Amino acid sequence: MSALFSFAVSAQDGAARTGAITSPRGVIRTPAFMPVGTAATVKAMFPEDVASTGADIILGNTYHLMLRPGAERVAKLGGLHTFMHWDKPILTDSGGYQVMSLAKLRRITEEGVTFQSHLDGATVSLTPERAIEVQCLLGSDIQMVLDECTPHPATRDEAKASLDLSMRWAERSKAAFGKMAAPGQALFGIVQGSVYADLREESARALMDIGFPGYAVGGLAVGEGQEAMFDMVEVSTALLPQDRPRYLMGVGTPQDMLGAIARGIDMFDCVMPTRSGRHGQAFTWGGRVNLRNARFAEDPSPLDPESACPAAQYERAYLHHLVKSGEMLGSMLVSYANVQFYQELMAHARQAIADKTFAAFAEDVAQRYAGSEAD
RNA sequence: GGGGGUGUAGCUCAGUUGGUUAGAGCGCCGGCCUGUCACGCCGGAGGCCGCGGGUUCGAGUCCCGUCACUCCCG
Repeated sequence: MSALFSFAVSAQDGAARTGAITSPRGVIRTPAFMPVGTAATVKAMFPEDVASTGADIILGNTYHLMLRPGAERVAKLGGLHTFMHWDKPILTDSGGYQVMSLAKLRRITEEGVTFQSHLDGATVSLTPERAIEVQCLLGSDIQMVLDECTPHPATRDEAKASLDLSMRWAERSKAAFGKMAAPGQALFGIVQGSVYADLREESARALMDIGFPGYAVGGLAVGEGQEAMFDMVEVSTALLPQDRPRYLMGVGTPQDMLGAIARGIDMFDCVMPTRSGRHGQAFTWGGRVNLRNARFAEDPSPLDPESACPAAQYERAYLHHLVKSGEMLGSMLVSYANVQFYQELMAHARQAIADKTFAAFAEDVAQRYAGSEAD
């Protein structure tokens, strides 16, 4: 790790750790939740509101931004941070998730992936080298190697072949990064291996041989179930170096994240708070609240009195009305409240780890989220 | 007063030459959403087919009457 990019653990409680990643654009407190801003926007939120929730870093997406507005154009306009009015760190996904989610629109070879653009059908090529080039053009602080997010279910043979390809791409990604990256930027490797513990270990070792300043665990929360996911996280973090941040990609629910933190994960990203927010489902300190439900039609109580978020102080009846009416403000307010809840959850987790009370905290949240929903 | 049109789900409407348990969109009720093809997806409830007669093996479909709404002419 360069001096400009570093990670330090300040306290540990069991396998759970809290600490900070230091990068030129700012400090990232861990465990960290990174709101997803795929298309240069955390959907339905003002950048300043995203910052006010306590988010230290957000995500962007190589594939989507490469297609529109185009990496070269973003670079010409000053880079992604300037473009989207976010001056703190940005992590960019490589497009590896789209290899899975847009499976019908792509062809995969040793060289890379060829997508048929979901926007206009144009043929676009994404190789490990191009993925790094795009991320450098965007000015991403933490970049991800191009990988294949292995779909679930996968046979052992399929998982093995997929993993091998991802490891070869990881090596090429690092080589390209070495030529193009700016000082202080970092590149993370991604552990694959589906639900096979030995493949996860093999993948982690392969990545450690290549050497990265941070390691992600990918290809999870794709249908394998929480128990299998936790098992895979555990075998991965057991091997990954203690002094490097570990990032569980695409996860998750509050319970998923706390369970992963307990197994040594430091970073998360997930569309859940924003997507569910747009669809009227709120995450609160009292549990999940589906604001579309009729029982909130005349409920004058605030969405979440325990939250410090301005949006969480709005009456449930009003939010119910906005959501049912399809009003944009409904999406905006619930997304805001959700992202804030996720940040508060991380803040509490960090404190609990420092206090060595993490297990009790996780149990408390689990109970709040145990039933179906909050009253 | 005369002539025409329309009455089918909460709303707006489809319903072939009469033929299985009458459909759609929206609305309503509920569920889902995990490195965002996503202000999305899935499911459910809900109809004396205006009313009364008739023809027919069988009527939302045909006939008669009647009521309501609506248009045109006096």
